[in-house]
Amino acid sequence: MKLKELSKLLNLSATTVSRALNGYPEVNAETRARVLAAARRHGYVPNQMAQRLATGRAMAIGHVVPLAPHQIINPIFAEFMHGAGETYSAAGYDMLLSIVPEDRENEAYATMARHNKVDGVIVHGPGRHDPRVDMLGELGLPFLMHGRDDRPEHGYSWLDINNRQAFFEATGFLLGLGHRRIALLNGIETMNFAWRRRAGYLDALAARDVAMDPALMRSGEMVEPYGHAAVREMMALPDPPTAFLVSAITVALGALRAVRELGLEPGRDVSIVTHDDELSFLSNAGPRPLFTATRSSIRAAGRRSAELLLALINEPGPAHRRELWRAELVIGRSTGPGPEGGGD
Amino acid sequence: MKLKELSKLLNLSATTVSRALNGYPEVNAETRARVLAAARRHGYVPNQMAQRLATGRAMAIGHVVPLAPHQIINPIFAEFMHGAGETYSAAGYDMLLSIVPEDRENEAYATMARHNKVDGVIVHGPGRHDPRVDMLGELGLPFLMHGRDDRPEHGYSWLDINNRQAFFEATGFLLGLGHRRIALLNGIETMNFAWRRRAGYLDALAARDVAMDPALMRSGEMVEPYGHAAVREMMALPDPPTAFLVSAITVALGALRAVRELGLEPGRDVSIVTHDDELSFLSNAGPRPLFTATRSSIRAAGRRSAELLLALINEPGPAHRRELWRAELVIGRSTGPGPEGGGD
DNA sequence: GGCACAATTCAAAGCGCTTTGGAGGAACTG
DNA sequence: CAGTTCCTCCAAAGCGCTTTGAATTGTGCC
Repeated sequence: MKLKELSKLLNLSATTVSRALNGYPEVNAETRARVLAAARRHGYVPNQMAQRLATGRAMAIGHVVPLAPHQIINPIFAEFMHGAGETYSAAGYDMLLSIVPEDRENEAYATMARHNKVDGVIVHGPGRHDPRVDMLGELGLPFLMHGRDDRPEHGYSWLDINNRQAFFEATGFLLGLGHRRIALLNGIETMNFAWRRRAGYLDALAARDVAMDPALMRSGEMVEPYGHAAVREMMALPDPPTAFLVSAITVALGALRAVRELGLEPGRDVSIVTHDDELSFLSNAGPRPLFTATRSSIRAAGRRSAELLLALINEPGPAHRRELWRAELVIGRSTGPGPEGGGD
Repeated sequence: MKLKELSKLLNLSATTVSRALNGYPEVNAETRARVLAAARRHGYVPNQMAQRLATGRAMAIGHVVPLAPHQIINPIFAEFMHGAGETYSAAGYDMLLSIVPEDRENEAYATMARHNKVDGVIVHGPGRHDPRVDMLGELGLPFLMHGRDDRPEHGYSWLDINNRQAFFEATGFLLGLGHRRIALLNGIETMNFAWRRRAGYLDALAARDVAMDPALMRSGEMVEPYGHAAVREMMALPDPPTAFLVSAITVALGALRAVRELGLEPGRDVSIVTHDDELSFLSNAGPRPLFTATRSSIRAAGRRSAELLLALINEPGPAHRRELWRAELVIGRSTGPGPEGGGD
């Protein structure tokens, strides 16, 4: 069943049927009702290829996932995609996923742009100074960055959380509890978010004149064994940390495991604060959750990022959309007073 | 730059240019060279939307990922996608990913089919008797199943490994080493692959008249904590197992961690055999790998599955393509003689 | 009654490419 | 040399939809 057949059936022109279906105002209400009813009854579904050719819009959003040979699609990313996917389906957009070797990332964006495969892309995991900003600008491909690079004013759209401030507060919270030896188990610090978190951590230490110790600072891919190994090694130091500030709940679980293995009680002998992306399979909810955490839902971020991008594409308005989310500090059972007394 | 402009530039018809570009034989070699050169020089790239409308082919393959609220996109799936993605890019196909709530899965396939969004789909995680086989048949959407259900002769295409035989052999190997209390840490047994593995395990026990013990059999999502918990609990049984047969290397790592925590030496005090999907970030390679394993690369399976599906779509030939891969039993350091002596 | 104007509807022209059905020669055949 | 055949190339007709520009009808106003 195609538009032409349907219009013949209704004794209407294809124009009118098309307009009725697409909600244009210049169609008599009664006529529209007839058209809609007939379309439903005969199971008419517009051919998307034809629509796309005629309108010039791809009705799809691209995501490029560059993967080094040993790299994995990590669950945090997957959770973001889950959220974005919800928005897309609701808006009738498709999600085009391009999984490519690291060195083909630019090519992937170029292909999407040149072939008009997508109306826009979401850019993941920005670095300190991300070259994709300029590249996508040149390609003329609308994009929204999840996170931002060091030039957030450089004229692009992004959604990010206040990583620096969140880790500043989290560190301050631990200092307030009397901790002085606070370890940082960070994400990979070439990534902007991790770098900002580190900056927040260092700022907080500096604000209280607590010396930073490189032996207590790590950067790595956010997987469970990383947390486990880091804690075991740091606890074996001559002057071990009394608190850990951790970048992801997966890592925190590894840390917790190590703490328990050492016969220590989390929240009493050692404190842990983690960032909590609210991964749906690792709930840290409830009135007194397992972990004290800086919390912000990554799935919600995915949903909202997709919305912002679609708005950017479809709605006239500001050239760039920016949204800074505030991660909330939630007090859980994994923190307690440190050696310096404290208690503010 | 569009086809028409290019053809005007060359003083040729659009027909000829199109044919030259698409490799049709009825074009003079010299003319073709001219066309190709001009296309490159002027940066001509065909509009995919127009191509798709004209040919009726979507040049895209769909993957539907149904997710329960708490479910994750697991790394094994991600690795498969990685492989499939390679094939698609090489063949000029796009990957359309539809992430939907569990109860919307059918709808997602229907939408893809009705709108001609894709030329085919890959079906993941078949159950025992998978309803998608019939549904996709009715939709007329070509598909390839990664795995198979209980009716592999039911007239569809699939790629699978010999799960049952592999676990039969692995169990036999442990029995041969003298183990009698062999635990099974399986995947979710509503899934076909897990059910087959269980069947292989039970067959092997029965073949040697070893009683099966439900207390030693688990089914669960294949994550690291599952292996850890299961081992700790089973080792606390009055008559604990001396060997573990495990469904994934992520789970095996959890198991190994638990074994070590208990002060036991893997391969001496307790044996572990795992299935190894060759996840790129958890290498179990080398002449004497960490784990004794039934090994088959899931990324290669992704690559090949995509190839088979593309062949199914594009090449005339058998109506259904089936490929059964043999997982190889690799002896590593995690297994050793059991209490009954043994040593075959 | 006649004119301006709004409300509906339509025919036709794209969107940019593929493909069908020939056409015009050159080369070959008897 | 006429009749075939092959090699190249082309004009035009789609693919199924949207959108422009215009026609038709109905309504309000003086």
